[in-house]
Amino acid sequence: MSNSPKIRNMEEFASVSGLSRPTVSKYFNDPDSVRASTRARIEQSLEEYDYTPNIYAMNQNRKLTKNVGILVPYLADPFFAEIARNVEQRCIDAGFRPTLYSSHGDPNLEVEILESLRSLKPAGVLMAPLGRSSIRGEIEKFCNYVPTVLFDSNIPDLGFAFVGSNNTQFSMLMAEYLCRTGEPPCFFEMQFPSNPNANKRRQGYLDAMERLGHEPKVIKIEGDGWAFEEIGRLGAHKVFETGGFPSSTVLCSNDRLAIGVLTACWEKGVRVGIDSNASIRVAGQDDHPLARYTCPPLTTIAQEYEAISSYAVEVLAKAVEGEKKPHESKLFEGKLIMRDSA
Amino acid sequence: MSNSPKIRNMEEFASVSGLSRPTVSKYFNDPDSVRASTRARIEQSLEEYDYTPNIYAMNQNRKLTKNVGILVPYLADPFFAEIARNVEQRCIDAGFRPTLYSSHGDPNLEVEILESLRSLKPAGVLMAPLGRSSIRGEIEKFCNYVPTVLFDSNIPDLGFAFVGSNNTQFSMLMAEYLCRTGEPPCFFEMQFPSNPNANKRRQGYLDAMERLGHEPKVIKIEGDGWAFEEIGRLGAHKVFETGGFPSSTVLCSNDRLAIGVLTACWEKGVRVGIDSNASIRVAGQDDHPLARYTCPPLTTIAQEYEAISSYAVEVLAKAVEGEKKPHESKLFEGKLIMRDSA
DNA sequence: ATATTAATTTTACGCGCGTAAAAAAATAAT
DNA sequence: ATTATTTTTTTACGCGCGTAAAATTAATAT
Repeated sequence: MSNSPKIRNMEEFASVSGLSRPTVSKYFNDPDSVRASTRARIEQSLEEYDYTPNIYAMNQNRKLTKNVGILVPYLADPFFAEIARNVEQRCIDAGFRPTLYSSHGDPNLEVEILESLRSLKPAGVLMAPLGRSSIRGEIEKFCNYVPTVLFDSNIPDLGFAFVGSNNTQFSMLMAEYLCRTGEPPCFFEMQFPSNPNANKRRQGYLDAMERLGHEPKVIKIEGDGWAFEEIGRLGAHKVFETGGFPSSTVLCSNDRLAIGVLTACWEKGVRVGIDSNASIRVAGQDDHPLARYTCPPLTTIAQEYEAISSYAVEVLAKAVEGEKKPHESKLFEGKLIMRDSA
Repeated sequence: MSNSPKIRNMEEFASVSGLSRPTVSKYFNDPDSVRASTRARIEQSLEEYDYTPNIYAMNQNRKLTKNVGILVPYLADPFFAEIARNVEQRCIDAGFRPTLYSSHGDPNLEVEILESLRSLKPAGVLMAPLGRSSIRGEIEKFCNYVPTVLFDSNIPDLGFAFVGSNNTQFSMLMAEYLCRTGEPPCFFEMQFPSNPNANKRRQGYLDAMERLGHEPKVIKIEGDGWAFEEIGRLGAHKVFETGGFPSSTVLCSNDRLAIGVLTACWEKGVRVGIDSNASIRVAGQDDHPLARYTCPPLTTIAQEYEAISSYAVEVLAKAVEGEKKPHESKLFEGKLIMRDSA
């Protein structure tokens, strides 16, 4: 960082530090692998001279790089952006070098990214798969080469482990709350949800309703892709046109659908909320970053962002170190966030 | 892609293709640099055998890599996620290898990312700086080493070029529309906006008001950071507590602030919109992906996402090729999106 | 002080490719 | 057919580092 002559390579840097290159090399691979006094000397030189090892030369012969790929299905969804940020930070803290990718909702792109990822020789990959549309065979092939931890959305038995939310519990928790505080909810979801979590959520709803002795009512709406708000909005309009919701309480499969439902309600002049002059209650699931700011603010189930990302990275680190163990599925419970929409 | 024996390196691949390694190397650097018949032969082999050049070995000795860094200030903001997606795709189309980074609103992280980016020897960088809090000196230093195109938010005279929106025009357009259709607006913004575009927008408002002969009223609210919705919400509440808005029309500096204002209005029981029983109109700027789904849907100014990203990448390609020209500032006009909030 | 152990240096090789220069071959122009 | 031109091959070197083995030195234990 100074005005000293520029260091060209590790040889030179080792020389000005009064050490040999292999020792310096060892330091850069793992600072703790050299004697404390040596380490101090290197780090002092590092302050004095401006040198960074050439990462291309480093990774060329390394058995294992420190690269980690983070792949999410749709980065323009603030939920994934937020969890990606979390995961990214923890990777850095764990000494990895994360790179962020998004499949943009396209299964082919998902596979393409994995392929280009392979050429980066990553130590591991954290992947939230697209879900239903994911090309399982290709992902499986990838998992055979690179330690991969799935998160958010599970593909059964794939990868080293899965870390996500207990989506069944999400819906059960919310359904119970809604039953306790008003009319039992109907369940609002996409007919062919792109994400397998949706199935768990439906099941949680069905279980809760049965246990509480209410008749479950599931509304399945059309729509494809990741424009959930629009799908929810159009779906709700269709429901309004065909007799309305079967209950004055609507539990949506996720927050983004719920946001669309709120918009439809507004457009239809239907008041949403828990106060006296509202005629319908709407709840979501995920605690989307903007759920707090809808009108009315959306009652929802909060994911344990931090616990999930921290555990996912923890497990990945183990996978990278070559630990062998049976496929693990770790699920975190959600928390009820009560707001004014339900 | 077949069951042929695995190719270990370019030497082997050249051999099975019946060519010499330097020729194959040339192909990978630029497929058009070899004879058409040779190219066909290589591409046929590529289908037959499974070979990808080792990118670390490639980039080690290359004067210029094909890597491009894309840096945005805050990826959890869907606006930036969306524009990043656009830019990313166009980089790929242009033959680059983009990598996405987010400063997460932290000026120090912004600089750190640039530093770690340098070790990737990128051909170029597309950067939307944090704005006011950006550490100009460090960014300037970076721009001296790597061809950098700024977008969205300008830092005067920095980098090869700037590509963004004509923010003055944004506010002028909206102010004119609002004046034409109802009470002249007041302007709602953060006291110390993190983004210099905010200043342009204020100026556009002031200009428009002056030209139309109305007295401008600017409301500056407290708040720091990137949680614009919350800042807008709290700011609006404060306004309500201290006598209310000076006009029944509120032009917000951006959509996320506007979303917060809408929430505050809801919480206060103030009806927003253009219909008869609404008492206040609220408008934003940016056409945030969720602006369509607020209640009421937000009237706003749409950025030319695609034009901006396509032009930015175009200019970057020129910069990479070493074209020299004076610092250019290209601004795109916004389009008025009329919805129900104003 | 001696033996033991751990850390470091020396020496040496290889990774997979870029790239430059000269020679050879293929193509195009005359 | 001859010449000029372009493309390809040959040959050869180097990039910056990882890494392995043996020799040396330093730290720790006895």
